[in-house]
Amino acid sequence: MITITKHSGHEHPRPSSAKVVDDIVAHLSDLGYRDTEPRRLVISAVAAHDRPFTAEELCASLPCVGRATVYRGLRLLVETDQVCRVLLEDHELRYQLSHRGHHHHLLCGACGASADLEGCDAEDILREAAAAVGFRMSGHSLEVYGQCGDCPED
Amino acid sequence: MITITKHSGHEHPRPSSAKVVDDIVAHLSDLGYRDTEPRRLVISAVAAHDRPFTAEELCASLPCVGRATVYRGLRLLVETDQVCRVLLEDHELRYQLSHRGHHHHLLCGACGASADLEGCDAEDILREAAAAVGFRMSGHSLEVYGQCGDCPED
DNA sequence: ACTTTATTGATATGTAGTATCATTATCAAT
DNA sequence: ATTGATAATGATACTACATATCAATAAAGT
Repeated sequence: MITITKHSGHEHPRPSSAKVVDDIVAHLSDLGYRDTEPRRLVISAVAAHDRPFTAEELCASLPCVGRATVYRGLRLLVETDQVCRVLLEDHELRYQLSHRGHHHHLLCGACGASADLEGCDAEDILREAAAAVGFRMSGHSLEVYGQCGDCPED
Repeated sequence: MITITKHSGHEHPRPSSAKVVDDIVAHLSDLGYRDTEPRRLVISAVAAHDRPFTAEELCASLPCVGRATVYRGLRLLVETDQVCRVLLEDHELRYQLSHRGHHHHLLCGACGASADLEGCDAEDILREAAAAVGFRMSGHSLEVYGQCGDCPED
């Protein structure tokens, strides 16, 4: 079964941003990373975005935090799986707060919203097909492009 | 049915590079693009690579052609579907002579070889799942990572 | 409070690709 | 074959995006 979860828009209340920030800071703390003000600001700004954003947009939303720090914070969040990368059809790289586990994105080219596609059947199908020619699959990347239901057709 | 075609390595004889170049030049000519020496050199260099290459590698292999011309030629080939983009696991962007039609890549992280995965069932499965939430899918991107059969395990 | 060291931020540097523009080459029309 | 409109080239400047450097600062355990 393939289930789809919407994360953008405000149909469903999202957990308070403060809670999200605290959770991530706690997780980073467990990994030995310090709890700093600039880092909290970065995480807070990441959580404030409700759809995929670029690194530059993140910098712009954090005029009080140094560019290098924003980039470092973002990278740390990606490395610790708190934020996932989203590759648009035109190859623009964007980021989004990760909603845990293996999943893919349904990306709307009209409004920029993203919905998660969980429970990926493709994994097994692909692994089998690959194994048939002796290819040992370790992972895959998949992005789905189109238009979401909220955007007018054409 | 999912079929897999190997394109790298030399198990199967490839069409002569000259033929490939002529075919592509002819195709570009049909589209109104001129037949020039630098452009032929670029196409020839592209055809000479038997596995995904970077734009910089292509430049390096063409010391007699200007950087801008190499990049322009590569872009033209991508736009006309003669060359496809290959996205590595670490997000490095590479290119490869396209073997026509919709397909995906099995990318070996050890030797860098690429095999094509044709006949993509995922397309239909994904379109259905997307349509179920009102998402009108227009396309998707998929790359498969792992190790090919020619590379020693671990 | 002290000490270690991760973190910060201003800046320099690097990297990948594009824009500019004067010159050259292509190709269709004569 | 010559011509002429214009596509293409290439040297260079430039842009965008991201990382490296490093002295100053701040976090967290003792």
